Amino acid sequence: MHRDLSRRERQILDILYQHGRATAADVQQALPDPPSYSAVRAMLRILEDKGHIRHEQDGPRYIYRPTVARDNAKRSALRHILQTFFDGSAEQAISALLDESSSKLSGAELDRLARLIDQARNTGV
Amino acid sequence: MHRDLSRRERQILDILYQHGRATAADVQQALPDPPSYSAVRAMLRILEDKGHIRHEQDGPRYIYRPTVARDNAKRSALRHILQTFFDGSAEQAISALLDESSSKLSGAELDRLARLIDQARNTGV
DNA sequence: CAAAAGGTGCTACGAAAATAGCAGGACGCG
DNA sequence: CGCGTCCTGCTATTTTCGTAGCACCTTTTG
Repeated sequence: MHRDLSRRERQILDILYQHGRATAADVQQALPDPPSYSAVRAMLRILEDKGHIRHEQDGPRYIYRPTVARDNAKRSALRHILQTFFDGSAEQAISALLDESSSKLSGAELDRLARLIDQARNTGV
Repeated sequence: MHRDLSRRERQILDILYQHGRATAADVQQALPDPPSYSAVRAMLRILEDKGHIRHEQDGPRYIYRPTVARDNAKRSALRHILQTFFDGSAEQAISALLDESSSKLSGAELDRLARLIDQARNTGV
């Protein structure tokens, strides 16, 4: 899916997932080392040809968004990162996330997570 | 970092992270839709030029490995996926991971995670 | 020790990616 | 209405990717 995209295509698609939807100008601005406006539009067209994104008209301009729902995309992204960096272990990944950003997590968030884990434990039993 | 690699380069680097270290032949075998052996070696050389991997001699052949430690790479991969798919929220990401693979997590793993969250809570207080 | 096997370095080349530039249509405004 | 602005569509060009092939070196093996 995501796997066989060229460098720029991947970058653009990521931006669209991050923003939800965006115009060519938005995308250009968000791109690292931004190419010409023309180049951006050209690649948006290609991505659309390949079926990864679609556009809707908004007055004079196009607004692009991914065709595959963010939810599905996030799932396969997680799967891939799990394979690549965590030996397929969700525990390792979660642990790394906690480690990385425990300071940024609020008490309420931690409470919710604790409850989720409890649920998983009880389901498993 | 990872951002401006071509499709194949990224695939190869991912394989090296997954395997730890590998010969050209290993990489070729692990690649989806494998190109010629020559092509693989050429790209390994390029990746080395760019500084992403390095090799050591093992008898007649080269063994390649990433230059950036897996730990750092995994950190930035997580950061990127957080930005792209989870609005920067670690809670969302962890929750998705639990959801995705709660069935695969053993009781012991869940216990360890619960403890980590407890730790985070107490530190925060 | 000679030959085969398997490895690397290099060069060259087609295909695809990435970019720029121009022509044309819609819209806003003096 | 006429001009400037902002958008799109398309085409042309440059750059990079991905690939193959050969020449040479090194280890294994008969």
